[in-house]
Amino acid sequence: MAKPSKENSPITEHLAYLLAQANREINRQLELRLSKEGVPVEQWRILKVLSDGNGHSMGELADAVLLNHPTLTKMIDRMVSDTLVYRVQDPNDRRKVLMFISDRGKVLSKKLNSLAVDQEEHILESYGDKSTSELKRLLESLIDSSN
Amino acid sequence: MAKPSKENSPITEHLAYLLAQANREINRQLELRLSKEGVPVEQWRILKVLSDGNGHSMGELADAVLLNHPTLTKMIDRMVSDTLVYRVQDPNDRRKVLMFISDRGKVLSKKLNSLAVDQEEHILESYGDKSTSELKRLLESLIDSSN
DNA sequence: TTGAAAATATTGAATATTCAACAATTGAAG
DNA sequence: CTTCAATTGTTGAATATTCAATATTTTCAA
Repeated sequence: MAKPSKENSPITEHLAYLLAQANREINRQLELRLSKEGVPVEQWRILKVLSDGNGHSMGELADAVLLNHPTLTKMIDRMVSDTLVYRVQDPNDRRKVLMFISDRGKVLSKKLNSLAVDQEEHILESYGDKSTSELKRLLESLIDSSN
Repeated sequence: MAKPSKENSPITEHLAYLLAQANREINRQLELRLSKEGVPVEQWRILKVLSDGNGHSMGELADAVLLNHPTLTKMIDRMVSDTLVYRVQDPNDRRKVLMFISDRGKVLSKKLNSLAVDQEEHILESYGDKSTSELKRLLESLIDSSN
């Protein structure tokens, strides 16, 4: 009897593929909601991180919002033009730039958050409370174990 | 006592964010392995799907490998240049193009699969057998419930 | 049977991302 | 101190992706 070889297993059984597929779908749904305000998902993330009111350096932000540095720089350029955020040179380390959220940014951030919460609630309904929290727990632990 | 509002919850608690983060990390690891053969993750997916030896239309492929049509067309153009795959007009529906894997593609696909299996095994080690299969189960069910 | 609508794939222009090089500042070793 | 390496952020060119428009074929209703 031939033992089932992982090499022949369909792509749909690979964790990497399942993650990509789930991420694509959930992201698509979130995108759809945020498009009501004409804002890409990454900008929601940026505003959300900055809405603690503190200054965050570009490097810190890039890590937090899952973008690499040049991409973030250019996205921030756009957001500065839209007066959603602003740059301040870090007085303690003048290599760094500290990003802050503006008042306009705060207003937008609130709207985006409620759209995002809408989605989470929609997931909770169709997918279930228990599965959702279990999935979150497992994802956190996967991320931890990868560092 | 103020009830904790989801709007103020950190971004790291959102399912959409956790999925994006996990996907990014796992994908990065896979990319690293596949780069040994100089092949992007999407091409591995394409070769894997085509390695059943059947012809697959572009639309079918695009769905399976999570790319939209124009992006797939251009990636396939490159793979045709590299003689990894080839196009055949579908005789039953001449709007369609059927993609097939070449012999060279099959050889490469084997190498890529073992690199991908390496990664899965590495995940199993650091993350655990049980967590992995449970996570896969939950992801599949999330994907199902989103359609 | 004909003609309009739908399905399929590709193209080219517009947009976005990435890579490598750069500039500025800080840290740290001698 | 001084100098050299490391850190931080940005830029420009190269690459990749996306959107809208197109061409071709099929479907289906009249």
